Amino acid sequence: MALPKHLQPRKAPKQERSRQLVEAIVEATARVLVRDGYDALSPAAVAEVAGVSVGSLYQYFPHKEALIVAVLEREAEREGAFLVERFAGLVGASADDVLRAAIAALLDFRADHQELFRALLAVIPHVGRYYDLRQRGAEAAARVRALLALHLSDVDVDLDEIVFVITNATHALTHEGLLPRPSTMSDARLVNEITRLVLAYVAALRQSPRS
Amino acid sequence: MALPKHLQPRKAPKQERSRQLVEAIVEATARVLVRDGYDALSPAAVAEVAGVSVGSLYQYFPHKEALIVAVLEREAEREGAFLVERFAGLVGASADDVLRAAIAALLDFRADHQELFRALLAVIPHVGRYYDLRQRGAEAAARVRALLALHLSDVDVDLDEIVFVITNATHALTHEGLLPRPSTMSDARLVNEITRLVLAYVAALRQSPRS
Amino acid sequence: MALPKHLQPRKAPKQERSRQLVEAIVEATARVLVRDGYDALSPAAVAEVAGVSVGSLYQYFPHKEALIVAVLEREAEREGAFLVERFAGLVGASADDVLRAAIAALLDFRADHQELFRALLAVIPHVGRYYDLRQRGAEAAARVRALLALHLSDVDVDLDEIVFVITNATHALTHEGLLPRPSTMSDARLVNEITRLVLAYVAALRQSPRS
Amino acid sequence: MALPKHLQPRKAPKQERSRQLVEAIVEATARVLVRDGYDALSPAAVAEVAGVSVGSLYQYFPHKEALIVAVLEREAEREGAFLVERFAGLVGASADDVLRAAIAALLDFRADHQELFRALLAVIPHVGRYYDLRQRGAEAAARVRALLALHLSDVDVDLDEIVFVITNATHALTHEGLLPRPSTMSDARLVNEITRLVLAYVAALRQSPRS
DNA sequence: TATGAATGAGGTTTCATTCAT
DNA sequence: AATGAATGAAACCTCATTCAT
Repeated sequence: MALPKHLQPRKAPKQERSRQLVEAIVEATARVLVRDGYDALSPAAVAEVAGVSVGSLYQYFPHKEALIVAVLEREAEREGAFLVERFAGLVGASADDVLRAAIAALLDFRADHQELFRALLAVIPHVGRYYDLRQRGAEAAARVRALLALHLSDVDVDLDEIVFVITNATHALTHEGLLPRPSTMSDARLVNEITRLVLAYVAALRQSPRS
Repeated sequence: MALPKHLQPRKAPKQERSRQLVEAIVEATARVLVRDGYDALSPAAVAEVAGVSVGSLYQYFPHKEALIVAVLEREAEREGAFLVERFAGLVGASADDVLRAAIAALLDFRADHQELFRALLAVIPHVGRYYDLRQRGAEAAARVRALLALHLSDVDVDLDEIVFVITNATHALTHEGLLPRPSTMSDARLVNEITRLVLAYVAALRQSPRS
Repeated sequence: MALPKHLQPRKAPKQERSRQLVEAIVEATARVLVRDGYDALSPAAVAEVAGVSVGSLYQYFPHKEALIVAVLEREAEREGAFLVERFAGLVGASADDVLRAAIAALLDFRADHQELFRALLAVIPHVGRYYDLRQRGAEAAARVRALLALHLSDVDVDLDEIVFVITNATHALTHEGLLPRPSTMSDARLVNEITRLVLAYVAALRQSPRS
Repeated sequence: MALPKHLQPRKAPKQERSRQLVEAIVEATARVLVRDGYDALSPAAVAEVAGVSVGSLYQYFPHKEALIVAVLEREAEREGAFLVERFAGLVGASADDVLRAAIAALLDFRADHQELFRALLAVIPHVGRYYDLRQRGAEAAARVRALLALHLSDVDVDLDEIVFVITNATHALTHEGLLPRPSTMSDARLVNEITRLVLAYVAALRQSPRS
């Protein structure tokens, strides 16, 4: 899963000191991204927030985009770790419970990372050359697919298509793409609704699978 | 010192001329956006494609962002007009048919405007200050809400919440936000699946409305 | 004799105003070159001295080197014009007189342009990619060769070699490459000595041409 | 002949190890100069080629220019040593032979050091502040003057002026300043021609010394 | 002492916007 | 009104030099 060459930090941060430096820069990038947005994000601004010199920044990140990719990667890792931890206790639970838990977990993570999450979504078009979101999506989809396979083995459907429907719908509802959440809808209710949506869809598939 | 009437400058043509100018600029902006992307879009490039001088451009658009807002607006209008036309023949149709028709219409419109649509999605974060996407979303939501009201008056639910779920899910599935459409899924099937998703959800609401 | 594309002013200065602008920039470049030397010559510095904005400068000169090439070219033109004027009255003069006049003219020109001349010599290695000094040298040599041909047609020698010797020697003595002129040596004497050197050499060639 | 204080190596390399270090750095500088030219010469590049850390380099050379000055100095020393050796056997030779030998020696040395010699000529303007080329020229001139004094004691001329003429002319012809050597002119011929030039000039001086 | 990470001034260049013609 | 030349703030990035380890 190595990055393309031009994206790798120019040097690997070998010493503890450098590791902290890189960490500080990534953190600063995230902050600036949230605070000012992509257009206003400049290496200089990041360096200043990180309390580091531009030169140091350039020693590890060859350009703006590399900074952002680093944040994207860190965020993906964190999300992954978070979800893994949340799923730890679910072995043997029912399909409904797993689904509900998964959606709740996603929402919880995003609640904590809301602003950065928004900023990163907006930023993705700009780093298309350097970061393959499709790739990441495909990985996530593969995991969803594996889960579904356990519970829909009896239905005559194309799993990929179901994954497509469920994943996109869920994603949109957890990050509130177009329309903001009505104020009456609490997190708990949102989990309910998304679960209801997905379960209803799956149930419908069982009833008349050939579309 | 009034001139004889036949010598006075004619005002009507002047306005007509300006209208064409503006139209040419908006069109050029759209083209450049698709061709070069937002970052490379410069007033100069737009002016050149429009066959107009920068000065003229600035006479009608106070800044870069205004160009893009104009494109967004034109696109929204066109989408609206397109949908209205499509709905013209549907008076009295069943709920299912209306829904199916709406989704098909959305897909058709987006198929014709794919590239620009993509470009515009990427551009939205940059014009946040000038273009209130939320506002547009709210307008669309209002229309969906009106439609739903006709068919769900018997159910004890918060319409806004349903609109939120349905609109976001549908939007995500028609523009393929995170995960690209599997190659096996034709437009027709996609319409089917989205319809199925929404209908199943609504049916589920009827069965156990209290979430 | 067109310049390679990347050296040409980005736009030809079509209007009087622009012509003055370009002229001012070239003049400023010369001044800065003399004042600060090549390393310290920056587009910003030139623009300031020219009383012009960096942007304007870049509209006509794509980079540092283009500035310098422009100065080199202007200087070459001026030297050419100066020499042509000086030679105007010499039709029919003796070989000695022509030689003496040529050397005197060179010295006179260089006396007036001493500092810039020095600065330009130092700068040449840096614009090698953009300005072919050899080419210029070859042109000068061709002219010298034509002159010599008139007066040495009787001697069995390779003209190119003589041109090489005379031109390089004269050049070195007029611009005082390695060793500065002794204070006792006036311009008049220098003309004498160079003439003596060249004439003696030519005379020696006549006596024993086979080298 | 001590260098100005700011140019002296910060420490005299007292130990053998340091001496080798300094030597390695100077050698590396020469190599990089030839390979990349002055503009691309960076302390870092030199240090790498020398197999040494930047820090160590700065321990002996206070700045970039000092590196180059060191190379210039080493080259001057080598040229001196080379010439001295060549002259060893010439005691008692005729003036003509000495002259011819001197010119041949110069050419031989430069042939072996061609690339570095070119690079150094181009570099001189940049180290003007730190390296007094005039000074070096004066030293060389003094030696030439001493030689001439032996053979022109009978002529009523200003020796300095003759030295000026001969030295500059010879220098230009051995390093081919303006005009490149015609391909037909071999080293042997070049020696001949320069000798001829100088001898003819001296002879002419004898005939009509008052210029 | 040797190392090479860190610094940051300063260079080059672009491009949104203004304004003289 | 139309033009496009002029402006200049601000971006990116390098590299000579220092200094903590």
